[in-house]
Amino acid sequence: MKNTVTELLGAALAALQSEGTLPADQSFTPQVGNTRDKAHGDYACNIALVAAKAAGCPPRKLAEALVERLPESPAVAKVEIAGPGFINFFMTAESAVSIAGEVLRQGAGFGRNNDAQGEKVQVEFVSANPTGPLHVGHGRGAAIGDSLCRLLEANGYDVTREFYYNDAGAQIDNLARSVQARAKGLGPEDASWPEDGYRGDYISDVAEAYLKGETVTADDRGVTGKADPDDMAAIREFAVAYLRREQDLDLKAFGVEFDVYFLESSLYRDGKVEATVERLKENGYTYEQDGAMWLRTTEFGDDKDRVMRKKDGGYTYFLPDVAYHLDKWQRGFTTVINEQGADHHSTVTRVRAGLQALRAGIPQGWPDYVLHQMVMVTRSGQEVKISKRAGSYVTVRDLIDEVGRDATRFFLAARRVDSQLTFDIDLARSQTNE
RNA sequence: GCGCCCGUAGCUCAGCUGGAUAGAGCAUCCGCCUUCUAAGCGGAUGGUCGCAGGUUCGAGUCCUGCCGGGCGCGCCA
Repeated sequence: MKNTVTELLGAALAALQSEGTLPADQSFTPQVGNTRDKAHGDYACNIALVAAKAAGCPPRKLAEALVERLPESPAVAKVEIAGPGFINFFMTAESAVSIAGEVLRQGAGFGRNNDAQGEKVQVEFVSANPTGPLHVGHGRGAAIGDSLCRLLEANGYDVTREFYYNDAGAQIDNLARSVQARAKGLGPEDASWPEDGYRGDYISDVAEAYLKGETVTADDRGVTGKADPDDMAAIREFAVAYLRREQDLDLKAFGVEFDVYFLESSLYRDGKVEATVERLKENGYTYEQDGAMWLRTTEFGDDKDRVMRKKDGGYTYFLPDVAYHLDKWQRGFTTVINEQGADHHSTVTRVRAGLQALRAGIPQGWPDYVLHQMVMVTRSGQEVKISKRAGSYVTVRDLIDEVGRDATRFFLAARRVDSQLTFDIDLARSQTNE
């Protein structure tokens, strides 16, 4: 019905433009809003106030001219001009009734449309490192990201859900060292425990499975533990596969499935990291200093230049990130939305700067980001850090087990992404009982 | 210190991208039942929109400066 009103106004505006009352070189898009007070009709439009300056006449006068030129419609019962120049629309009862029939006819399909006509969109979300179980923050990302995808699909977009696994950086070495330490019978309290090692109990589970020679299947391939606590490469491969499997199971239990699991390691394997470095060098945005290679991200709005290759020859996380996003672009996604926690907000400027430095024809603000603020969990009014396995944080699995999948998804997606969110377990439980 | 996000009713939060008298749920108060979910229904109370300026016909919404809270400022991701 709102669209009907918008169309009618559009026709009236076009008429005024052709008459010369309104300048033809400007475009006027009427905004039709719901009224709060039914005395103001069903819908109201403020276009006369907005366009009054361009028309060079008082808002009320412009409103009158517009109303005179509104085409007849069976849906509209009455049109009034009110206040400073609002145009109020009173709809006929028949038009409301016809909507009800439409809702019944279309059922769950009501509101779905093909406006986007199958335009490709990629949404990357969760993208947790395979170094531990998914926690509440990832849960919020999963709930928001999947909801966003469903909305896009309902509007006719061809959506690709993608998960990026950082399975190649320094954190993974840290994970492998932690599992190795557990495999050798060490604990976090031992003197030789790796510095910054992962302390959670799940590390012991991984080590145990590795020593037993278990086979874990993640994505499409299986990895069998070699049971040799000195083979770091084998431990590393096994640990990553193990945690990826755990995360996949958690996501399935949460009702979220991805179309593409993209591995950071594949960027190295396929030479895309090297190719990105070469291109940045050719374009003249790199320099050597203190034994490291830097990228002039300050050329693109960053507050300082960033190291892209460390003294030890390894790349910082952001370089493969740039290579990854170039790959997304080359896959033909002109719209990409990255859903992440707000604690990663500093990467936004950096990644965009790196992409600009490639000179690959990528638009400046690409890709889009949706950043959600942090999540806290409370029970009985107290902040809680329950966790059966991880020791220090609340996992997605904990929440699903305790309050149920749908309630968890609802609570994690119910708040605006810009606001911090408090997940009240008591509240979630009480509503679940209904 | 710098950057990003938040601050709306006692509590948890909406506020349609600048519109008319700022809304909802819960809590509180009043009134309904008197055998099935009172775990229900109806109504009422409740606001200097963090503070102070500014922009304009009009500001919870935009700009500036403070105050308070969160996050980030690694050759970690």
